Amino acid sequence: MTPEQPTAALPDAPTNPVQALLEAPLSLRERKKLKTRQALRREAYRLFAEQGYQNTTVEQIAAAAEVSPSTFFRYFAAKEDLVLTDEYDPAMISALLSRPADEPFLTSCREALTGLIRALLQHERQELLTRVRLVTEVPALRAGLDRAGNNPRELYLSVLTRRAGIEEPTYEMRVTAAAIGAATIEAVLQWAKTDGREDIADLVDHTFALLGSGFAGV
Amino acid sequence: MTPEQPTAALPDAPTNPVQALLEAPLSLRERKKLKTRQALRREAYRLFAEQGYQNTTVEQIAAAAEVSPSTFFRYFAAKEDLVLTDEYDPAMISALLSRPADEPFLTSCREALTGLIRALLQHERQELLTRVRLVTEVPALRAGLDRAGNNPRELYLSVLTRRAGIEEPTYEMRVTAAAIGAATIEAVLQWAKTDGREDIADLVDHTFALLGSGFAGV
DNA sequence: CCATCTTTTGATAGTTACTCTCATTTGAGA
DNA sequence: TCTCAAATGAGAGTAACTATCAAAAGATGG
Repeated sequence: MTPEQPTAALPDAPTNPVQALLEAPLSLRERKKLKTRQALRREAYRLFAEQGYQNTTVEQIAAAAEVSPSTFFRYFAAKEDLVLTDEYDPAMISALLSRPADEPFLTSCREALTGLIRALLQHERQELLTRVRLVTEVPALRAGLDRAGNNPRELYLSVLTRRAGIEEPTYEMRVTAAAIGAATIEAVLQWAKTDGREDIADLVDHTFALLGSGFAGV
Repeated sequence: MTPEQPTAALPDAPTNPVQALLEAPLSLRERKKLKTRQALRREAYRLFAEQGYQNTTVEQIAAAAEVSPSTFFRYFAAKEDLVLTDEYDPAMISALLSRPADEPFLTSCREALTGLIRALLQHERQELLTRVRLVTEVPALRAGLDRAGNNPRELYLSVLTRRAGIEEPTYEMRVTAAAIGAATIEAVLQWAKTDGREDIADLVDHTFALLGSGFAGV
């Protein structure tokens, strides 16, 4: 059994997933699972910082977190997932869906994105920076971004589809989701590139303005 | 030593890479290398068709092509590369660079892309279709698209940079290349999805019009 | 507190993509 | 034909996964 994302299981999760984790009343079993998951991630990041991502084996991570390698793979389907998965998708989806349905999707994305990131930065700025930096530096992680669930493309696409009240997304939706998703990734990577000094809202505004203009001037 | 792409080594490759392969005067050694490469790919695709991509091992492919597994990896750095690498990049780059430098990049891409694909379809339609279908169906391949060299993003970015006569691409260029690159992939995937029935020029036109309009109506 | 049921865990063995090294073969060029 | 460089094959090794199964530990009803 793959342990499910904690927030996804909650009936009405607050918009801030961090709070969700803290507030939720958990059974002993679930608290242990959470601790294991956190320990795995914490030790992994420590080892990554010390010796690099590639030079750190899953075996080492499991040992540091004092679980067996088997258990590691029960928590993270792949080593990549230590860095690539997060629990923010539900928040982003609800932020997007709460925008008016007739608003240009680009605008919805801009607003939802800046709002969500602002909230995250308050609590997890450093961790976020570390993660994104890892993604920029390790080719394997960059590649993993395109895997199911890790790419904003799919998130955007699901919202577009649901917002239109249809089953299968149209081709225009796929193109839109892919392009805005790719731009979103660039914005986040750029933010990490400047060590988070660049204001994320400005960055997103600038990026999406470029998209909205049809790449005017390029 | 990794064997380099045949066309890349030629001083002035014709626009059609297929012809390039046929016309080039090759030494016995290079002809053998070419034959080995072709045999590996041919046997690989045959096995993929029979038993699927995941169920086919590198060992099987090497055996079918009558080379050792060691040799396989001298020709293809990864199993993915059997499907993901091609020799069209130089042609695409030169097509892009031959467009006027002050033309909107989106237009340059549209023209270069339709031209290149049209040429390819004449000779390698079936193979192209098979390849793209594989990419759509195998998650691992889809992910590999984001790896160095396989994504149009990097190609676009290099052209943008060179065209501007600068060393490091600007952020706007990165966003543009990423977004147009993602849309390009969607277009190609869509083409394969309709089994190549949809006219590729129409598809590209339509796609890039959407991008140029700033996703009007979505 | 106990007995039972279910979930989580660890141990083990296996697969496969990929790397490294070194000896052998084979084409190139004089 | 001789010599050199490039290409190959063989073998050993690494590490990310996968599958299976028995043991441990939390949940639950009495």
